[in-house]
Amino acid sequence: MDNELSPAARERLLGAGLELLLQRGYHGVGVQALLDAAQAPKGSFYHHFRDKEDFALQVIDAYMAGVHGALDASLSDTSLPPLDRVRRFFDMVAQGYASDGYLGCLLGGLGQELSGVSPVFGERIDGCLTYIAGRLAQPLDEARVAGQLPADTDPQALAMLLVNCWEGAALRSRLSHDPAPLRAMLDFFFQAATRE
Amino acid sequence: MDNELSPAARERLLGAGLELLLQRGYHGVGVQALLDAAQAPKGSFYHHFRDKEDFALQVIDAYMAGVHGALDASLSDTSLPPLDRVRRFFDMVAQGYASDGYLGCLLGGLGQELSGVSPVFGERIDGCLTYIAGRLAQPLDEARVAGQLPADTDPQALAMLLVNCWEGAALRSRLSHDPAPLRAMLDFFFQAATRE
DNA sequence: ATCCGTCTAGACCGAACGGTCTAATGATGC
DNA sequence: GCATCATTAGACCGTTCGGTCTAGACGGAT
Repeated sequence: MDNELSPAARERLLGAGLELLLQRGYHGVGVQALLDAAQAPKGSFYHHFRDKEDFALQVIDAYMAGVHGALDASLSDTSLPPLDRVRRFFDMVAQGYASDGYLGCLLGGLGQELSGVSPVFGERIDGCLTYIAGRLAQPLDEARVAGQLPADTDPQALAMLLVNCWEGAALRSRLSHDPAPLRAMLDFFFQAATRE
Repeated sequence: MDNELSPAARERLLGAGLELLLQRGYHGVGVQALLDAAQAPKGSFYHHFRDKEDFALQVIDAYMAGVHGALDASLSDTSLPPLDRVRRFFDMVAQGYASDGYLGCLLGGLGQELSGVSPVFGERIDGCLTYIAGRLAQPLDEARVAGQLPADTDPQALAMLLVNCWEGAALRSRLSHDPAPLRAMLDFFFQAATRE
C-alpha cells in the first residue's frame, strides 16, 4: 500500500504545500499549482483533503511534526545546561530557515495572512505557538531552579515572549534574506534574561 | 478641486485599502471589494492607480504617513526622558492597534505575505522598518549618553531589535486578539536594556 | 474470476479574479 | 460658447479560482 520509494500522492501534496505555502502564502497558491508541483491530478487532491482549507491545516500539522522533532532532539540532551538546550532548539530552527532560503516561519506567515479571514487558522496557529512555548518553559524553569535565571522568573511567560520575538525576527530575516535578525534577537534575549 | 467634506475617490480607495488589506491581506481582497467599500467605480481605480500592486504600495505610503505622525508626536516632546519618548511611541501605536480590533501591523502583514512573491514589496517594507528603527535610534543614543543605557550600546542595532520584536508581538496580539504580548514585550525590553 | 473499496485521472462548472475599453460627465481656461 | 482634460461609470474580456463529477485503474480478499 505505502510505497516507501515514491511517496503517495498525499505526501507529495503535503510536501509541495509546505514549500509553496511558505513561499507564496495561502491565497498566493492555487490548487492547480499544488497539483503541478506534486504531479498529482485534481481527483487525488479532493480525495485526500476535504477542501483547500483542510489541506492547509494538514500542512500545518506536517510542519508541527517537524517542530516536535526539533524540540525532542534539542531539549532531550540533558548533558547540556538547560539554557543551552533552548538555544540549541532555535539554532536548529534557524538552520531550517537557511535551507529554505530564509523565508521565515510557516506559522507566522499563515497566521498573519489568515487570522483575519478564518478564526480556525488563527486559533490553530496560536495554539501551536503556545505549545512550543510550553515545551520551552520546562528547561527555562530548570534554569531558574539552577540559579541561571532570576528566581522570580515566570518560565511560561518568558517562553511566550521568546517565541513571539522569534517570530518577529523570522519575519525580518525573511524581508532581508538574512539570518542576522535571528541571531541578534537570541543574543539579546539570553544575555538579558540571565543577567541579574 | 479637492472637496474637503467628501474626500475624492482616490482617498476613499486608500482608506478602504488601509482597512481591508490589514484585515484580509493582499490576495484576500479583490479590486471589486475595494470599489464596493469605497463606493467607487472601476474606472476611478485604474485612473488613479496603475494596477493593484501600485495601489498596495500607495496604501503602504499612507500607512507610513501615519507612522511619521506618531513618530513626530512622540519623539519631539523633549520634556520627557528619551526612553519614555520611545515607549510613548509604541504606546501610541498599540492604541491604534486597539482601535482596529488588534489586527496587528500592516507592514508585518503585507511583508509576510508578499515578500515571497514580489521583491518590490519586501524591499519597500524592509526599508520602512529600517526607517522607523533609525528614528528610534536617536533617542536611544540620547539615553546612552545620559547613562540610562550601557555606554557600549549600539543604538541602531538596539532599535532594529526593538522594532523586529515588536512585529512579532504584534502578530501574536493579532492571533490572540489581545494586547498583552505587546506590553509584555515592551516591559521586558526596557527592563533588560536599562539594567546594567 | 470477481467483487469492492481506494485512489487516479481530468473534463467540466459557475464565480471571481485583475485588467481594458469606450462613453459620458463635469469643471476650467479661453 | 467652446475646447480641453481629468474623472466617473460600468460593460466587457480572458484567465484562474475552488470545487464537483464521472470514469477508469489498481490491489487485495474471497
